Amino acid sequence: MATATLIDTKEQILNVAERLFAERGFVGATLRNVVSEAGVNLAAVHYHFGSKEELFRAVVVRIAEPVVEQELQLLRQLQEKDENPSIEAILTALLVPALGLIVADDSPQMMIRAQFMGRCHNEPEPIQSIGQQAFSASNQAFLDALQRALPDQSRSQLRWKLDLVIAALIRVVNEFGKPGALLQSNQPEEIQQTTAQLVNFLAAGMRA
Amino acid sequence: MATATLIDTKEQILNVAERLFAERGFVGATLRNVVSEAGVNLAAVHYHFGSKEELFRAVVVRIAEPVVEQELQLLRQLQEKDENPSIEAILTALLVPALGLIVADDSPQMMIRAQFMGRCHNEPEPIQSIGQQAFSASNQAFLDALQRALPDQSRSQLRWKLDLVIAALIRVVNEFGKPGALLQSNQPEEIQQTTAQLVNFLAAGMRA
DNA sequence: ACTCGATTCAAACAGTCGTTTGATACAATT
DNA sequence: AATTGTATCAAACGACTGTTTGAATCGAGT
Repeated sequence: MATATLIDTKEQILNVAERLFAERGFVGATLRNVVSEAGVNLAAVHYHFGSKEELFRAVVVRIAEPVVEQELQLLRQLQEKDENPSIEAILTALLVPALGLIVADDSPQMMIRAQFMGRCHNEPEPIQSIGQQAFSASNQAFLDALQRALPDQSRSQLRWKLDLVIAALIRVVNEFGKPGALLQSNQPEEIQQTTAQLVNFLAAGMRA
Repeated sequence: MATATLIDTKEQILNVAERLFAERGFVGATLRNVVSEAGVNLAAVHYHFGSKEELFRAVVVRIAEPVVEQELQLLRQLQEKDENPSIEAILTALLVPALGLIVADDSPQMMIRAQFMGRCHNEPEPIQSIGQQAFSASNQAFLDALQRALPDQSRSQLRWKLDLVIAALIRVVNEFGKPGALLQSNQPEEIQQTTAQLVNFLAAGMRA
């Protein structure tokens, strides 16, 4: 077959599946769409991943791993520098890695990853659980950090507030590029400005 | 057929479709699921509605109409009583009709309607547009009201803030009943308390 | 009784779905 | 050169999709 598999089949499937799941959801994206755009055979999906659901799971962990790692690293750096970091600093550490996906690379692949995360949040079960458990470590750490910064608020209160923070983040990412949206372009300075506005909005709510 | 069509076929289809679209999304809910649970014939859907997409549209307008009407009415009452209503009052008028769907009736049908609205918000195009345009009148009126209450903020800034308010509302409604969620039961007093907390959180963000 | 429009019905249409199969090609090992 | 395990391929599996058809049934008006 000479120079046929120029790039790895498995990775190519992941790349296309990521985008189609992001655009059309789990049921809306078909395996035939994936393999067609990926230029691979239909059976390759089951050979490399076993099933459609396990392909989805593989996409989730590939996206979540570096984001969660970066979130936790930023939070750790924050807590080393300052015993009691501000709410704004904590929220910034939470939002920057996800919003950074959009600007990290000039390829549109990064924006797609962010949109994919957003879709996970609203898929019916059991798809939603797959996405949530990939970010559970991050959620726990940031909940602890917010608890230390806001000791007067109850745990359950902080939990739903953090949930709304993430919901807002996902909404911003999902509306990226649409007219009237908060985030219009992937220029680094606009992303930084948007992050600041969003943190400002959410920090006020956290304190309220 | 004696007492066959005890209740109207068209309405029965709408009731079941509303729930299944809410649970599984547009592509996830099949017409055969709908007619099976509704106890009607498959062809009845196309006879009464024409197509699956037009059935979806019919569900949207049936839900949106009374909610938008109530939202606008509350806003009008507010502005008659006070020339410059507070942000908390405006947000309450926006949230109460949607959250009220949950408690309005003891039947679970009302909660389903709220979840359906949430799904619309995250469906791929062109489904999402169908839902959004049903609420466009309400969005416009509340954007104007917020502009008068916060004249120092730009129109575009208020627009994405209002979008985040609605995203938060939808998140709360969609997570209804799940462990750890903000809204656990449909007791009237808990709904009122939740509304107050949510308004508090969001009003702080609007001012920031 | 008869007709007529509205409604319901079982059955089938042409596609698409996720998944499986068995043959085929390939590189590395024996 | 023969063997082995990995990977790709076209083709088919049964089940399900939205939609259409034409006959059967209904209640109301003549």
